[in-house]
Amino acid sequence: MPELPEVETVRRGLQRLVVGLPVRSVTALEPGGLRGDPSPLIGRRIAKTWRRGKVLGLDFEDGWSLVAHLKMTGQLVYRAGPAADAAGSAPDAAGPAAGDAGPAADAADAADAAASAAGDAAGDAVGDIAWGGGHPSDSLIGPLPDKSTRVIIEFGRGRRLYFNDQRKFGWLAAMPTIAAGAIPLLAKMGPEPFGPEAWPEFRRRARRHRRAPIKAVLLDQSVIAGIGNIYADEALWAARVHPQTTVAAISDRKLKQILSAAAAVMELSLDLGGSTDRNYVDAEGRRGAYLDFAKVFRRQGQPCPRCGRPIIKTRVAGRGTHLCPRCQRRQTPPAA
DNA sequence: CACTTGACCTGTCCGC
DNA sequence: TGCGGACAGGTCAAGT
Repeated sequence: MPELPEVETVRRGLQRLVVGLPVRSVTALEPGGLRGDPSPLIGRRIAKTWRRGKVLGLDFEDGWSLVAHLKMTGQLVYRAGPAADAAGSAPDAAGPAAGDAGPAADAADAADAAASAAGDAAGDAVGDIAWGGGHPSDSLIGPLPDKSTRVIIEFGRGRRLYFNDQRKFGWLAAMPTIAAGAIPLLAKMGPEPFGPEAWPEFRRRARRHRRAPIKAVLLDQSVIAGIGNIYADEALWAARVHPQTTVAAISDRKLKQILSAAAAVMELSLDLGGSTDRNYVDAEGRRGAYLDFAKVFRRQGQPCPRCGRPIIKTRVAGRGTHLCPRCQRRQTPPAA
C-alpha cells in the first residue's frame, strides 16, 4: 500500500536509474493500465522525476510527462541485465519463460536482486540491476513480466521499467507536462505534510469538515497530501486522538500535533526506505522491514507500546482502524 | 456543500 | 480439502 514515503522511495530510485535514458518503447499488456497516447514519449529522454502526495511523475524532454498512481498494489520495477535484444549476448541461464512478451531473459533471482540493488548504474556499461519499489510482493524480485505486469517501458540494451499492479487500480498516464497539474486529484491536492508552511493550509482545509471524523479528514488528499490508512492510524495514536473524534472537537493545538505526528512517522518510514525496496528483499527474502515502524497498524491484540493495553481493530470512515482504547479516548480526558 | 457508502479488482485468509 | 464470503484500501461516483 504505497503511501507518501513509499512513493517517494520509488521516485528516488527512478531518479537514480532512469533519468537521462531515452525511451525506446512503451507497451501496455492490457488496456486500462496506460492512459493517453504514449507515442510522444518514444525517443525522448526522461529529464526529471517528481512526486506530489502519492502521485509520481516522470517529465520527459519537450514538455511530455508520464504520470503514475500506484494505488494499493502498484509497483515499479527496473531491470537491467543481459539484454535479450543485444545481438549475440552471452549464454543466458534461460530462466522460466514467463509470459508472452518475447524472449525475456532478464529475470534476476532474489540473490542477484539484493546484491545488485546497491546499484552500479554506470555510464555505458549496463550491469545487472534489479530494483523495485511499491507494493511489497514477489513480483519485486521474481521473473518479469508476470501476471501482474501491465506496462513495460523499454530503454534499450535490456533496460526495462515494469509497471506491475495486482489489483489494477493504479494507472500510468502519458500527457503534456502542463496537463498534469490539471488532473483533478493534483489540482485539488492539499499541502505536503512537511515543514512549518503545511500547518496553516492544513488547518484551513481541515476546518471545513467540522462534523467528519478526523481519520476521514486525514485520508482526504484535498486536505493534506500523502496520508493513507497506515499513517493516519499511526499519527492519531502518536497524538493520542481517537480516530472517530470530529474535527470540531479537536483544538488547534491538538490538530497541529496530529499533523506533526503524521509528518514525523512518514519521515521515519522514509528513512527506513519507505518500508519496501531492498528491505523487502533482505530479511528471509520477504517482508523485511516492512511496517516495522508501526506502533498500532495491524498490531491488534498486541500491547500498546505506551501503556500496554491491547491494540484493537475497529472500523472508522469505512476503513480498518487500529487504536489503543486507553491512550485514544473519544473525548479529551478532563485535564491530566 | 458536507458527509457516507459502494464500486473498482484480485489475492488471501477465515470459517464451515 | 474445497468453497463462499469478508477483507484489504486509494480514489471516484453517486448516494443522503
